[in-house]
Amino acid sequence: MNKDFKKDENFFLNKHPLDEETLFLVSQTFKALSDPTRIRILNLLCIAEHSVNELAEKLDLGQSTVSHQLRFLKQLRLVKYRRAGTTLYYSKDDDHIMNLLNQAIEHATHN
Amino acid sequence: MNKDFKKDENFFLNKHPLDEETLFLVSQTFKALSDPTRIRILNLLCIAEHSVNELAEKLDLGQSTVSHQLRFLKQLRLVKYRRAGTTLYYSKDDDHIMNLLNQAIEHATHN
DNA sequence: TCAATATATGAGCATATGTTCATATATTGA
DNA sequence: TCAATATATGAACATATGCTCATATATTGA
Repeated sequence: MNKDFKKDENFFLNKHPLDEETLFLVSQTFKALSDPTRIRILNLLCIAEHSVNELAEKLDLGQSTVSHQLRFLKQLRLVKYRRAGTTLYYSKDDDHIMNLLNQAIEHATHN
Repeated sequence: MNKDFKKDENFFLNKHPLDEETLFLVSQTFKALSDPTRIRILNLLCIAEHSVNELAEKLDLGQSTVSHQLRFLKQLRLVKYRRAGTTLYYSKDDDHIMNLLNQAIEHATHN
């Protein structure tokens, strides 16, 4: 299996046309990655876990804004959290999607 | 370089924090992939070039709807077209992003 | 040149989205 | 138990989005 084939491996494996459920999940996943605020949050969580306030401060966003977006990301299982007292530390929970994000960032910076 | 490092290669290469321009381009690119209609269009263009009417018929969409979405995808250089008479044949124009889409589809079908 | 065909475009509309504000909830230490 | 701290939540708002309709534009063959 040469490199070019490997690169398009998923194309050959994927179904055509896409069923409703897959379509919805894929669109939701990309929707999560389509907002600058969420991208910035995920980009930080890519480095290390952060509390809600840490994210809000580092990104200069309201606490409520961050919390709302984290709920969105959590519901898609892109992030998770652990509790330490009253503080919730959020971290990434889907390496594959994080990898997609990083690929897109890399692609964007070189085009 | 082992496989695990290779997988997160982009993470280490990408800048933190992201600059405004990169952020915008990445979000726009994912926005393109975040709508079911556009995903279905790209999924067909992944197989072969199609005219606007062919896409509209295959996907049971209005001609105007398809045309509007193709303009969106064209402006991001995700698709291109060639003219043959009055017919415009659209095809994919960014293999990297197409690959991201196929990865996400593959990911969605196995989770 | 003109009708036929294919596509593009702009306005209008309903719905979705992201932020903010105010407030609710939860945990901890005193 | 209570105040302090951290986070979650819901409503309201402005803006963005996607589709439809009507119409404009472009190309071709007669």
